[in-house]
Amino acid sequence: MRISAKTQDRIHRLAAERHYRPSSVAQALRSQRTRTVGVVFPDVQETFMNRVLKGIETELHPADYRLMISTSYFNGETEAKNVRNLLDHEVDGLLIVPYAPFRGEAHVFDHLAEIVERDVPAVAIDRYVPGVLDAAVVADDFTAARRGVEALIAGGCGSVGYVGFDLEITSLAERYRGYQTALETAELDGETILLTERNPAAGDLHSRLARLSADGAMPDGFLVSSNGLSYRMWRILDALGEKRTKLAKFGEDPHWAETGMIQIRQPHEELGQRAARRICTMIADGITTGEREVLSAEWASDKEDGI
Amino acid sequence: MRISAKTQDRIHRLAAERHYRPSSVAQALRSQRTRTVGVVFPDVQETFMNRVLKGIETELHPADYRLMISTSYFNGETEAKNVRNLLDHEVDGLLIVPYAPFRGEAHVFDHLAEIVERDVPAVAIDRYVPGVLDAAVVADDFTAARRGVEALIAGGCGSVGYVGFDLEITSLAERYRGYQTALETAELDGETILLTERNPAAGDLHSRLARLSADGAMPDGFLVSSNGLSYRMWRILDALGEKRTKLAKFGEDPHWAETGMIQIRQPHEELGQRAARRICTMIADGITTGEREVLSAEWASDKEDGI
DNA sequence: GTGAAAGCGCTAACAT
DNA sequence: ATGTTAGCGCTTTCAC
Repeated sequence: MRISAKTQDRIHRLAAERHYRPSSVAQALRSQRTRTVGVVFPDVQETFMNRVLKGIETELHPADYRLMISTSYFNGETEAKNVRNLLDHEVDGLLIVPYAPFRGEAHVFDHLAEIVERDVPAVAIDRYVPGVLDAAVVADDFTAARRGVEALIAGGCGSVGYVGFDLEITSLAERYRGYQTALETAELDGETILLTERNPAAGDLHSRLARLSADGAMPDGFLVSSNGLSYRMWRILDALGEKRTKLAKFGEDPHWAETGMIQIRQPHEELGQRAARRICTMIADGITTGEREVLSAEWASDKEDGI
Repeated sequence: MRISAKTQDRIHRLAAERHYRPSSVAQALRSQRTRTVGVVFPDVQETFMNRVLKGIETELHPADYRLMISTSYFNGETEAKNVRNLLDHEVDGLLIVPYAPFRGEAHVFDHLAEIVERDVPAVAIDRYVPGVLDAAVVADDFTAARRGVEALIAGGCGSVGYVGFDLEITSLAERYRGYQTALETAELDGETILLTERNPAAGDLHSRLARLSADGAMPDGFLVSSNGLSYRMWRILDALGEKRTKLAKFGEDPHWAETGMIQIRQPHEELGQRAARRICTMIADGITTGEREVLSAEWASDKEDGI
């Protein structure tokens, strides 16, 4: 540095006076780096996504990355459009909670393949797409589900059912596997209810439960694979007069509406943070592929009251 | 067009083959337009913000604008940082739900002034900052509050209290004004409880209500200025054994946890849409200032059961 | 150690 | 009607 302190000062003052700001667009063009990370969620509204987002923000803002968020609203085409849009915006990296189709539903992930093709670093969150998006940060859904079922059993359940959406999604598969393992280990009977639609009105949850109730075959407890679904279960069981059926669910009640279900908490915020950290190093190192990273979940054993 | 169809076709095919994509960064540098709109929220988690966001998305995506979202988490400094960050990213326009300080709290909005200074089109949503950010799309909080109180009175309340945060925010001021007007018109007594902290644990809501209860001075009903607060009220009244006190609140219960409060619905999604539409025309016309636009709110008169 | 120049990918204005 | 060029604001390289 041979520029006199005086000159430096003068320049700085002038810059400040005229409100000089380096143009990030020009920087981006020159450096081929936009310092922008794209984020794709199925829905920002779900508390789960919210926490993930918070984790991402806390990690990425200090690292001077901007976020470009878009929502697919559980629609494959919208997700594809959003991803392409983000890629066209030349984001440096992509964080994505991939949309999950129902089992057997037509589903393309050309847009995910395109991410890889275009050599854009990407990290999947909460679930992964085998062979396409393996770099991922996920929760230990297997163990969490297993512990949830164990808690139900410890609470006195002699039979435990499973209720979930029939989605082609790795995290749900793991949960179901955890459920089955717990059941086999305890040598108990089960009852699996898989919903083939997201629509709360349609679907046969109510009729299936009604039949179980009528037949006197209602399990003592259920593991419910997602939070929203747990409230449907809760209401239906209440309506059927099955007040003794216990529920364990993935997700948490708001403090002002405790249902008494066993709650399996997952490290949502940490999921976001870890994914964000990964994407940073991937961008820095020019790496576009990576391993799966599994974070362990918590399960609340202090609230085993059933519904 | 004198280019032969054959040539056009060849060029297009070649472009597709080599995966040619026009660089939006270069386009931005050249055209001085990033086709990006910045969005600043206090918190994405609140259903209110979520709906607004959805409205913004449905309007802005088809118009080929990208969104750059950031969250201030009810922190003035974070908001300022986010806004500056967005401005530095050369967003074409800014949509902002301004952070609201508690009355008397030190508060700067240099960053909002800076938006105006830098001639960036901006629209405030749900509330406005008089003299600084007047271009805004807000709900008719005055009438909504008034109707809410009227519904309580129609439900048999001979006295109606008001509970809200003591925030310096135009929408809350309007709600309080609506409450007062309804009260004066009906020539009824009231009781105002203004909370000076966001923290649920602290604050004197519980003690104030307990005193009213002990003195036998509990109003027959309350207008609660925000959704989160309504659940605190609900729980406290329940704990105090004040089961007959009716509540009207801004916000909605989730379908699986109906509390029976009178719910004042606001046109959140439309708020977002209108603001998005405004920002589009402002960008197109190079306009950076505008009027306030007031959308009327709905109030649910079909659920007047009290708590 | 400092200053000049080239060029990132595009588009608008300009010659042909 | 088509082809060429300058330049958006920055950074990196290369002379000095």
